[in-house]
Amino acid sequence: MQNLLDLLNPEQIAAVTLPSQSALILAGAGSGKTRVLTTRIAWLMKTGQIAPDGVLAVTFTNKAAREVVSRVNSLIPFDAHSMWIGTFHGLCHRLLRTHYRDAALPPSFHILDVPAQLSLIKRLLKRHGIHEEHYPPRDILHHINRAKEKGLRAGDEAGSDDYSRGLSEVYALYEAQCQREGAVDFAELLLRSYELLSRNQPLRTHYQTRFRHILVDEFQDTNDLQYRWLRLIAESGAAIFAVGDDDQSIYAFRGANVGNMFAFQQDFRVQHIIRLEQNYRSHGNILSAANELIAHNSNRLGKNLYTDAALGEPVRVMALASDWEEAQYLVEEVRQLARDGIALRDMAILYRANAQSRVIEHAFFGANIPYRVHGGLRFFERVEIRHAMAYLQLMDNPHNDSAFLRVVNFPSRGIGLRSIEQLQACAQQHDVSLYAAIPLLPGRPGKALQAFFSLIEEMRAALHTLPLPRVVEEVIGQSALKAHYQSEKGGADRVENLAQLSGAAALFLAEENIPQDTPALFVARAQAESAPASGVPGEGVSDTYSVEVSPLAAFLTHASLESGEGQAVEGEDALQMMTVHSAKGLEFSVVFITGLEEGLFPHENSAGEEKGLEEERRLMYVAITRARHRLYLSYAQTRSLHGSMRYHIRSRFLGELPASAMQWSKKSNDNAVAYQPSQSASLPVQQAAALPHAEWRIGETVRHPKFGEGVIVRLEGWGSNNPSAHIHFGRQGTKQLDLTVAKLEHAG
DNA sequence: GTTCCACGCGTTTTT
DNA sequence: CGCGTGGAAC
Repeated sequence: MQNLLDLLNPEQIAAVTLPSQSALILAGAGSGKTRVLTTRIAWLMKTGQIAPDGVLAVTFTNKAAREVVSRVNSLIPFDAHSMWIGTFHGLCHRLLRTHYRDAALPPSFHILDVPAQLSLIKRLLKRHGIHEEHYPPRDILHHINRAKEKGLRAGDEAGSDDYSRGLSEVYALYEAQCQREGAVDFAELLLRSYELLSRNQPLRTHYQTRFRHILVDEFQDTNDLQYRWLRLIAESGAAIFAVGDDDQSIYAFRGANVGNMFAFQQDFRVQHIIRLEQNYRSHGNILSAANELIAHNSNRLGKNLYTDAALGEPVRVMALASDWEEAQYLVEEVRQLARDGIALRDMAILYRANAQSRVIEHAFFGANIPYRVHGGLRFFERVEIRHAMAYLQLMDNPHNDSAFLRVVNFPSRGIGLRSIEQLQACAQQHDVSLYAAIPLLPGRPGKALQAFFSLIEEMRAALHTLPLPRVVEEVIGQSALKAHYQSEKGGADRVENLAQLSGAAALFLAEENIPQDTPALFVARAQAESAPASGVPGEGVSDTYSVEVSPLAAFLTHASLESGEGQAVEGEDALQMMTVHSAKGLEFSVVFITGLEEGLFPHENSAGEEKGLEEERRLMYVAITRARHRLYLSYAQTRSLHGSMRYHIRSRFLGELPASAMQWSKKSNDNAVAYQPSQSASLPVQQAAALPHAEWRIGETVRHPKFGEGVIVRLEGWGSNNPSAHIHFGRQGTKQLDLTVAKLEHAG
């Protein structure tokens, strides 16, 4: 027990060992927030206050959830499946799968992502003769999502004017269609499970009794519905351990409500507020820049970071003539840093908007410096993957109209608009899915349509015998997707991605501990009828998950809930480029914050009102606190944006930083003297040897002389720094192999 | 039924 | 400037 707390400071220990009451932990940037959260869970278990299945821990991203699982596991080994650790959406999904009947959902319900939502809305508008100019699909989508986040169903949310009545009508149509198709969108996952628990008393009591401790990460990012969901589960006296930082609230634009932190203190009569203010990440000058900036915000819960670290270097501010010169400047600095031995992956270039990355990428591409842009198109968002996934969705449930429409004529097989309109009319008339309507068509279905029907039928027949990765291969082959992209001019990448999809499926099976040769439609019923936990009220409630879910269905869910950022090519040592938003939660030795200009950062759309400006300032605060040792701030006088040239003055945020911590320079046009990149001798050097094993890919199948074939689940270490691979060898389990020693071959 | 060009639009984003 | 959508021509 003692050793659990050994590495913590007094405030952290106080937080970890709080009594079983609701508490608010105000955790500043770099103050060891995740460590406190995970140690709290381990401490609760170690002191016998709770069993693993009594813990509910909620995060916002899958990455954060995995981090919590693995860190708790390293503190105190437990059965990862017994504990409910996940994202709000993931946990709600689990709830709905387990109790789909009570939630009035079909067993095969599927998740609707944003593009699918939009296409559904467009279809409805067309069918009901509503013009998109009057009701833009994006606005409708926004309306529906916001309504659901407020807990409102169609009709409850109608305003008094014609327009909002119209919105409400479309909302009603949308709800009905989703119910018919068995489609559940992201907000619906939350709302549905909220309603399920609030209406079903035995179920509610069951979970309220089960979860005595609820831990919430990034509490400042919760929206109203998530907060109500938490309140409902904690209603009968569970303790909520809320960890958050109001100064890092940067998602108000998508419904996050920092006000929940204030509401939480009152609603739960919070007696313990603990501030974690010691920062373990940044040098002193960087930290005082952050502190002084954020002090310009009113409406804070109040917090001031301090550090034991030295002042370090001053924060460098650079003025440049144009965005192009800014990019050149970045290249020169990065080059120098790399020469001095700083690993590229330990440097990040941050910007406010994605559009800014173009010039910068161009410069680094020209300079031949490897870089990685985060937050671009993720694996499961690529068109070719979306098409393949639509076929897989039809394999699982051919009555999924959205999936059907996506691929019925892709690759083109001669099924045009006319045939589809006929089919839609027929389906509506008989009140069945498009797929089911094919045999019902008046006269006989066209040859092309009939062929498509047979294609789907045949492929579905194979599901009972073929394992998932093989099904994926069959689908992209037989649907002619692969052939289509092979014959397309720039299609090589797409073919490659399609090939990787079966690797992703294999990887998924490995991670879920499903044997690689399990048929895609095999349903594990072994645990389905297990008895409810003993002595728990809410009798007859079984909360065992994995009920009636096949590998295929599970994979589809995985793809919708997790967009696949992790699958990107890691491994190579590359400079990191991303928006400030996506940098949240990360840290780098060297950080460049670029485009510090009025109109860009703070952004012109937000600078108008105080609330918007304060969020921009928090965004800047997040950006600054990403840096460990060196921070660069830069701005340009001219910038080409949307094709035309714009003139900017420097950001007001630069004026809000402490002069004593800064070092200003400028590189003007009339200065012919070659610019001298800064010396970086004072920075801690981390060896940046090239990774000799970039040839290995996560998800790839490999062969090992002793263990046979396996799937790479994880790659670790760079260059000389113990590069290793975690490989899942079916029944022999997962092994961690040293890549410099292991004799591996590419397989499959 | 398919392909191609013109038009419009352009914070931030996870699930 | 560069993308995605949608209408119009092959």
